[in-house]
Amino acid sequence: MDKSKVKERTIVERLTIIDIAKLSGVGVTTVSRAINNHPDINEETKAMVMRVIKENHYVPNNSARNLKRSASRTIAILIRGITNPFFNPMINVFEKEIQNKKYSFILHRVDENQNEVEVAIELVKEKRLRGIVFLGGTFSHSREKLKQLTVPFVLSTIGMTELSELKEHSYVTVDDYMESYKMVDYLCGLGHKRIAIITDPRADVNIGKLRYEGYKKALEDHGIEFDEQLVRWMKEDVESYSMINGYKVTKELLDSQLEFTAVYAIADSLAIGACKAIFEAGKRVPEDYSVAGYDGLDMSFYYNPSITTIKQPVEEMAEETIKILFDLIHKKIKHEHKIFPAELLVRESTKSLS
Amino acid sequence: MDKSKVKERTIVERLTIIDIAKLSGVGVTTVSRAINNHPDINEETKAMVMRVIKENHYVPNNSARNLKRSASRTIAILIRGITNPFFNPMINVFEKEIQNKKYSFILHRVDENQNEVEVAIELVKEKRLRGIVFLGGTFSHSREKLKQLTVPFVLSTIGMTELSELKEHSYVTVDDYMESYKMVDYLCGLGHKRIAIITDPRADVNIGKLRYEGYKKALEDHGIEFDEQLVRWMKEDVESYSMINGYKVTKELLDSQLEFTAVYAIADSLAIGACKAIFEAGKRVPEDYSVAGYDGLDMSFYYNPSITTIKQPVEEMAEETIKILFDLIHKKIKHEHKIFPAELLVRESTKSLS
DNA sequence: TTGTAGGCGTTATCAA
DNA sequence: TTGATAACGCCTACAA
Repeated sequence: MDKSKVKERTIVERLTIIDIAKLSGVGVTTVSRAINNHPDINEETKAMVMRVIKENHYVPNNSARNLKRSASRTIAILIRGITNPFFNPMINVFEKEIQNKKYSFILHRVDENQNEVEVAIELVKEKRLRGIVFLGGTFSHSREKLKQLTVPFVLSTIGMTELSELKEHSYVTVDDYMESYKMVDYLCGLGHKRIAIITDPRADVNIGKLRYEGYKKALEDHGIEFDEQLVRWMKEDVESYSMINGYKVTKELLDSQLEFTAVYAIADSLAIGACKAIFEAGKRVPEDYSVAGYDGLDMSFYYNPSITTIKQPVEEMAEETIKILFDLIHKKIKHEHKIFPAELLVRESTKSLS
Repeated sequence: MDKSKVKERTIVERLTIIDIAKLSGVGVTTVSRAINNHPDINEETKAMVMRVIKENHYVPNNSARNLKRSASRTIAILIRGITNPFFNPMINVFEKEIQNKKYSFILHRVDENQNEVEVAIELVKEKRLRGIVFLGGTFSHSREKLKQLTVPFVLSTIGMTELSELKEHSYVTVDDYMESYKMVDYLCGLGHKRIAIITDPRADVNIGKLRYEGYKKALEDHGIEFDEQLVRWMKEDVESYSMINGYKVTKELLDSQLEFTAVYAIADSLAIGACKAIFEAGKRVPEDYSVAGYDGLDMSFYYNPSITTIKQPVEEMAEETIKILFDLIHKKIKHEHKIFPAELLVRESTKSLS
């Protein structure tokens, strides 16, 4: 037995299962059994091995494990824009639900210049994933790639424009077009005729586009003339969907001296920024301007005035996402589409003009 | 050449480097060279191999790569409570700074019942990390384990109580005791004598404890008697540091009919919840109650009224964290401690009693 | 109940 | 410039 070898490796902190086997005078299989709670191992041997492991601070190498394993019990949640508070309650639900199934999960950030599907494919190989949830994001150029994904996945809270293209996949979302229509319809019903919108300039980001289309349709149905000048695009050089973006855009809108009585922001964060700009101009919400948001973030409730918004049932959507994913994993279904109704929450930030 | 074997594997999407080698009629080494941009490979061969890779949608297995590689160029950021908005601006800085150094980074969530240091040790082995940033968190029971970490790391925005124990490690933080003192001192200066505090009940969470101690000291220095009844603990059955927690606690405080003129919440999110509770009780901020927060979240600026708070210089702290980390990696330093000054931002939510 | 040996998919060494 | 082959650290038939 090459004890000196063991000693040396201990020092550089690169213990392997072989070292532990030698140190405890058993074979590697036995060590492996101890680590992985295999049934056919003597309890005493196991205890002894575990003690040696503890004493020497041995930590198994996950890369080696993943390489060898054919399938793990882990799910990946891919999120682009992981700092978006909209996802926070969903993440909590995912955690709970996935633990319930005795699976573990990893939260994986996808940054702006990555393709979420490519990231997913890589992750599947690396971690032997059993399932994937794509949170948010756009799939405009990924349909081809989606086919290469060999594990079940669910697209959660994605834009509906893609849906026709994604028939053969599973998704959970709301009807952004209709819900947005609902909000603008409500504002029109309050007597507002000059309704500014703050929306997303990126044409490929379908959620923004859908909400924008809903706005236009509602105006049309109320016989209100569409005014291009009242369409305000988020600034591309500022973080999108941020409060500061809504703030800056609204400041410009106010400075423009354009006449309007309401601002509809396609996200609560933007709406809050809009309120701030209005306050700074010495005006009030809703007395001088009504402000409406979208998403139903916690913040929209706590804000003063509380923000009229479209509340997406995020918790239920997250639960359904996991339910579908596991149904896919267990081959109970081929795919499933779920479109949740959202709720118009009328709060303090909007008022009737009459 | 076992072409049928290759074909079969293609179908099940489990191509390996060997398959690609066979498909392109070269050796695995050559394929590896192509993938990893090695210099000593014929450009044409490389192009050809890459084409085969593209055509067959081959994706290298990261577990195998990590297993074989001795060191990568990646940094891990470990965050407990990844949904905490306080970290958001820091994450953006980390991303930028790490990319500048031509490193990549992974954001790793640590959940409540995990030990961040154990997670780190595992990750180092799995990913051959070059460095680690611990964001937030508590290190009360991990000092022993910290010694087993074989790569450089920086503790960022941690509580100072641990600092004496962490002399031999690097950290970046603010002096929570002093900054908290500053805020309460300011409130006292405004004439407030009955100042309620909303703080953290978990004694081991040192940040809460430090801010609480600063509160007590400031009262004492102003000759104000400490009143246990004005100390309000976050509810343990509600998400900590959440708006709803501040809301519920403040509601109870108001219901208690205790007399007080100011609420100092040890986090902005709690302060916002407190404001909401006050509004719902038909009272105003700051006319009826002054409210102060801590952290300097974006939200504290956008809220109405804007919240008086202690602003931590999060961006600079994040930059410094990375700077120190790379200095450690390049062995320029042994360790470094940096305590940043925070700033008392006097805004609309607090008023003088005189 | 325990141990030996082969293979998971790469990269690195060395020789050609 | 290329290719065969030995690790990397673990798990798991299969044998004992």
